[in-house]
Amino acid sequence: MTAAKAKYHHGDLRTALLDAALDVIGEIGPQGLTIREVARRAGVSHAAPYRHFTDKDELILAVVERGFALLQRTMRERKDAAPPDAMHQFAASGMAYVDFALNHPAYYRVMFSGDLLSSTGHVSLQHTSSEALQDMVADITRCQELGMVRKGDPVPQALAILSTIHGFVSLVNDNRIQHLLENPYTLDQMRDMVVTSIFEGIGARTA
Amino acid sequence: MTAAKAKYHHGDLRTALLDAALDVIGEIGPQGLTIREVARRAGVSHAAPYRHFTDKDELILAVVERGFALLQRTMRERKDAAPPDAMHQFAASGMAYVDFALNHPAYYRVMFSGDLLSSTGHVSLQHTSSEALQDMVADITRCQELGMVRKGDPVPQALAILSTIHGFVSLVNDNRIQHLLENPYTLDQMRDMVVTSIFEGIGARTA
DNA sequence: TGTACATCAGTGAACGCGCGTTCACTGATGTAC
DNA sequence: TGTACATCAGTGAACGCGCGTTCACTGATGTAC
Repeated sequence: MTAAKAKYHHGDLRTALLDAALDVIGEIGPQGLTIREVARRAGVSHAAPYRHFTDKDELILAVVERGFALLQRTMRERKDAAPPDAMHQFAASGMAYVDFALNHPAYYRVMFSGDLLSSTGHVSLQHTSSEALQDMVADITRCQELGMVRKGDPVPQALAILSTIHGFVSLVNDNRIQHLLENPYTLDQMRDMVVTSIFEGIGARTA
Repeated sequence: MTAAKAKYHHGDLRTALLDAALDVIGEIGPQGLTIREVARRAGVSHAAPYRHFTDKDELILAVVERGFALLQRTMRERKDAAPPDAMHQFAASGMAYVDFALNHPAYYRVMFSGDLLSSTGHVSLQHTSSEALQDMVADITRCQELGMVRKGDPVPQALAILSTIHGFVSLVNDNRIQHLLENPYTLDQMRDMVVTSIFEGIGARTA
């Protein structure tokens, strides 16, 4: 991360710019993420960022990389804190992912919105996402061996989980839940119910 | 829809502009949706759209309204074509929703991206979304009475379904499925598997 | 320790661009007689 | 049916704006002696 670049004029403008970028996304949304606005928030001239990033895309990519690093760290910590059996490990991953998305909506949006970068489909991002899914498939397979998860190809199962989780956090982060109906549930309750439904389904057992 | 405004100079520029707007979103994405680009595609000067829409937001809202009308029509048709029992009616709705999103990704993006309009949260849109969810809750309740769906508050169940469906189509439409892993399934197969998992869950029955 | 110099992070003016929107216009169509 | 006129959809030049990026600069810090 070229950490020790600090203590020149500003201190650590690179980090300050990445923080400012997150602020912008959180407050005005991804379409407001401009070099000039980020520089404004960091209290420097709009040309200053070019000392740390060659162009706008590189700044955004740096934010995304930081986000994936944080996600990875969060998931590892939560897995380490959970009981070591496969089922708890898997559940911990899922919950960690959801909580990351809900606690860091700005990161989540940059990481998964896709509309931010000028060139479509940066290689580094595909690599990271692919890795996460590999882990999930491995976790599912282990749970299958223990009889906790239905037998069968784990790929479509991973896809279903990913769909539900991604859909839920997208709806919440885009504010489409609160306004829709008079909702007596807290966010944590909704999260738990949605995650539970992935495993149990909504169909009656007699069906 | 002020339909008979046609046959002046252009014919029906209003409709042509709405079509062009969809093309733009489909090809360059929502951030490329500009008055000037839309006019360019429709083959008119960039001032011409102002004869039909007071500003950019009104054009976008017109696209969104058209999208919701198409969605509503699609769902009604598919429900009419399905067997009249509650379970088939409900399944038809869900499939119709997914298919609409997959067949009209551009519409789906404008309707649910949210970042397009300058002012956040237009009233008309909240109304339409809320209505759709009301329908879903009513369908679930009917299925519960028939013993096809697990007992309990239908609202979190609707939320789980909506999350899964929205997540799946978002992942597909943002091209996050194809690149992730070597995928032997067709889109229809994935759709069926994901929708099935909503009802059956991925947990083993012994759990 | 003190001084001269090199380095380079941050500045501010400037560029070209595409945008949304306005406005006086022009020219095809609809209508009154 | 033919002509004069009103209407108004579409034009093209113009505006002000914020953007990304460049470039010669300036001034604080690190280093060599």
